[in-house]
Amino acid sequence: MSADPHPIHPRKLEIVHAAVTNFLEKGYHQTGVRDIVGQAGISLGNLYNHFKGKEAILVFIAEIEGQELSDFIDRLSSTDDPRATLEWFITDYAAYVALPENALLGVEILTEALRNPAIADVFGRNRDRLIAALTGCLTQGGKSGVFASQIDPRVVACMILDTLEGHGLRSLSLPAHSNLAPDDIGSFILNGLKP
Amino acid sequence: MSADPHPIHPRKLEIVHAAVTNFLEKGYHQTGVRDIVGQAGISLGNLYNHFKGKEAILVFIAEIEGQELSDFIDRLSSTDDPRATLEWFITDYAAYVALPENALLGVEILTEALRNPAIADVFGRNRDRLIAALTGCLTQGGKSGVFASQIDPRVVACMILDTLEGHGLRSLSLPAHSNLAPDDIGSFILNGLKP
DNA sequence: ATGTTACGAACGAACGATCGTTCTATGCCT
DNA sequence: AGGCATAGAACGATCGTTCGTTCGTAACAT
Repeated sequence: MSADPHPIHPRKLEIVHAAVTNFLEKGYHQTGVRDIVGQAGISLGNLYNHFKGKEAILVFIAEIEGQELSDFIDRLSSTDDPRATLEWFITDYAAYVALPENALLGVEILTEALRNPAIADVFGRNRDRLIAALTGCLTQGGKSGVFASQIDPRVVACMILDTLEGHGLRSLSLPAHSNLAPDDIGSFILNGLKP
Repeated sequence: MSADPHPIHPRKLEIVHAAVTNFLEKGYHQTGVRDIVGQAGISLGNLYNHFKGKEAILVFIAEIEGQELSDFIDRLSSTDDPRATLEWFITDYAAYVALPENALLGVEILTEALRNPAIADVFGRNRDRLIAALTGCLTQGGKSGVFASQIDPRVVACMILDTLEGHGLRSLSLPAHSNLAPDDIGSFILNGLKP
């Protein structure tokens, strides 16, 4: 994964950047390809030299988002202190999904994934990886008695993600309330996991 | 609120029903007014005799959704047993938001509210009412010592809604996992609220 | 009863704008 | 010459909305 046989054309990244900017501002379906090429400073036809079509741009973005999850997944997977790792994850992942850019892009990809198989494929794969990693951390903590083990770890993992991502989503509508609960979320969840 | 001075024209409801059907299937922006009038079995021009435009239809739907929340809000507001009321709310509201139609329509309205002031207005008002009612129930339970009172009730209320609504949203992508946790959610939250 | 006026409901053609995509021509580098 | 990257005109389709018109019926005057 280190030596990429097909280095990405710089123009392709410019297109992606312009697309992201527009998707954040107007949403995916409200953004026209002319908006993207205008922002990227390239011609209409040239876009199709780098992407098969509009949808392919969003797929590409979703794949990049998946790569960003790898940092979280890696640290969740290799831990010898589940409790500390979980605390770290809740804090950092909550901050990650509360960034407006991430929250907006995330919901944009999620809603598109509901009806677009190509997007659903990438989106589902990324989410499964994260759930699996978090479930592993919880299982490990359950076995060693750090967490309550009466509830299915996978269900707990889903609920934790729901809470964190839901908070990020809500902070978009009510920005004033996003700062109020930096680690209240963490203490609430950890309290619920007490043995 | 009982005697409506302007009874709703039956045709208007047919349009709304057709619109909902299409919005659920394709999404708001992917649905054309021709799709709606086609499904409703009326002409293109006639739609504009009942609605100012496409956006007005979604606003109308959002208002209906708000009315459906009133049942929850009423029961949350008038309770003498916060613990039992909260249990009921978690169970029933989780079931409500997990219905695909509600979850899909909800996310459709939410995402539109992010950029459309008219929708954001209705959506925000509804959400505020629900948060306020749930916060009231939690506050009442905190004062009487039923719930832990070290965390701001409003923050807890937001987190509960995030979790429940997030679960409903996730069940759209992973329908298999929606049945697994009928009251795991409740026990998880209630455990987190133990004094 | 009969003619007339008024009005909302319904229709579908038409409008201008924009959509995503394709096509052809041009410049540039090797 | 050959092969890309680029540009922008052009295409057919669809978008939300507006338009002038017709139809049916209720209200009123005679």
